[in-house]
Amino acid sequence: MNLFEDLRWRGLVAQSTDEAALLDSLKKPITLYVGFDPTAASLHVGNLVVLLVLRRFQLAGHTPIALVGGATGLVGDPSGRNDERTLNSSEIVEEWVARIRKQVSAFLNFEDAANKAIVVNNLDWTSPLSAIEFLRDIGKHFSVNQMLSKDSVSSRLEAGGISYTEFSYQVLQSYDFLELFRRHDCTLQLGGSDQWGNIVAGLDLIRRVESGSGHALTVPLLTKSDGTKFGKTASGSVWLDPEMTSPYAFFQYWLNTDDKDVINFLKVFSFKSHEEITELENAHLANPGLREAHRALARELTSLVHTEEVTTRVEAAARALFGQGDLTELDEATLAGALAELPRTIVSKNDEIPTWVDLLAATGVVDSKSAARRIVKEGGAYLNNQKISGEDFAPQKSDFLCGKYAVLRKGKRDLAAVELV
RNA sequence: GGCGGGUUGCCCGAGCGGCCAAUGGGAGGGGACUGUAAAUCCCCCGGCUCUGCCUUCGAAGGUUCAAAUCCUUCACCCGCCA
Repeated sequence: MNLFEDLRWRGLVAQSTDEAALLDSLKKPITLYVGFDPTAASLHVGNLVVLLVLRRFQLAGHTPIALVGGATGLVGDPSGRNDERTLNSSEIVEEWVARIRKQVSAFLNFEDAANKAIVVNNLDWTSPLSAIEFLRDIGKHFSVNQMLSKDSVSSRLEAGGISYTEFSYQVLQSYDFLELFRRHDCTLQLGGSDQWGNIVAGLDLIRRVESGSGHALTVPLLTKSDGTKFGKTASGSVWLDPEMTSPYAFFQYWLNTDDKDVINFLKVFSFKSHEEITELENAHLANPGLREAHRALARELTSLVHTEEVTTRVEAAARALFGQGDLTELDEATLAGALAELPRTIVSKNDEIPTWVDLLAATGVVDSKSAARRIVKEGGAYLNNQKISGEDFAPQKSDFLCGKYAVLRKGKRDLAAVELV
């Protein structure tokens, strides 16, 4: 099975330019690119979809370029939004570029001489350009009529307007494609399905300026069976940066995947073979309670993003904490290791131990003391896996395991650690 | 530029002087059932020093014993006319 068939099987093809021609061009190694705009300090699991497709192309022998949008990130992509973005300062964008550049690099191979990955920043060719050059050399090739007809623009015109800044975004992205075509003979741009318009605009520019041709391939927006957004939890996005989403939380996110989505997610994110995925599917159907497919998904993704060593650690932590409630029987080393993966609050031995409600609020498992009281009253608060439903409960030193650790839990799986120091 | 309509809690959306922390839905949270899943059922869902108090209904002032509700100004949005 070739690369394209594999992508099809995984449900990773939304739209492409002339498929026959694209397939034909893929017979030889090509150079392709994906752009990531620095809209935050880290990429999130949603970005992973396209990033991993780029990786699949590299594994198939093609040369991947990851473009970090130091320039486009300063302008703001209107695609898929119904309101204007707030501009970030150039210092912030610059910092984000550095972080994302590093992050992206971890997923690509820079060793193999044949199709070594390349990382670029579009600020490199955009910033030397003067406004006049930009307007004369690039702007001249764009028809405002066509620009207005793009989904990203027309929907915004209806929904309250668009600034000239964001309106120009497609021109910048088109110019990126042209530059990469010139510099690296890059003939394919990959992107989320919302990028179709921007990518095709780039192809047009290449045709006009260089009489060249290239291709566009978009990846569908990943949806969940329950209709909620993929990659979001109640507390926000699931980030790749371990400082922003702990590896433990990252692992848990995948482990808690809806049964109805798990096989689909394996196809999208996993590099397992079709056979292995089919096997997992059968195992899952035979005994969903074991969650073998979930575990495989969580393990592979956590390993990919945070290394195998970390995965082993967080999985061990989860096993200890979600055990049969006999936390008291864990030895100190195991307990300490497990708690290290959780958000923790330090309480000084010399201070009085906060009350139950205060402790819950202090760890952040609940948003406020009112919420803490509420959750206690509802019977959703646990100390060391024991339900504690008395609002005035005052934890004692003796409640701390091994004399120093307390495991707080809200509901079924929201955990936090308190350490007595 | 003129006239009219709007701006309510995370989102949608009622309320149009006191009975309003504000109906209803969604999202979210807890419990039961389970498998750290889904569906279902029950409950909760501004904050706090919690039988009470404080801060919320675009912003700032004002009228009133009392305002999300009335008045004034400002900001933004949406219609119609020019």
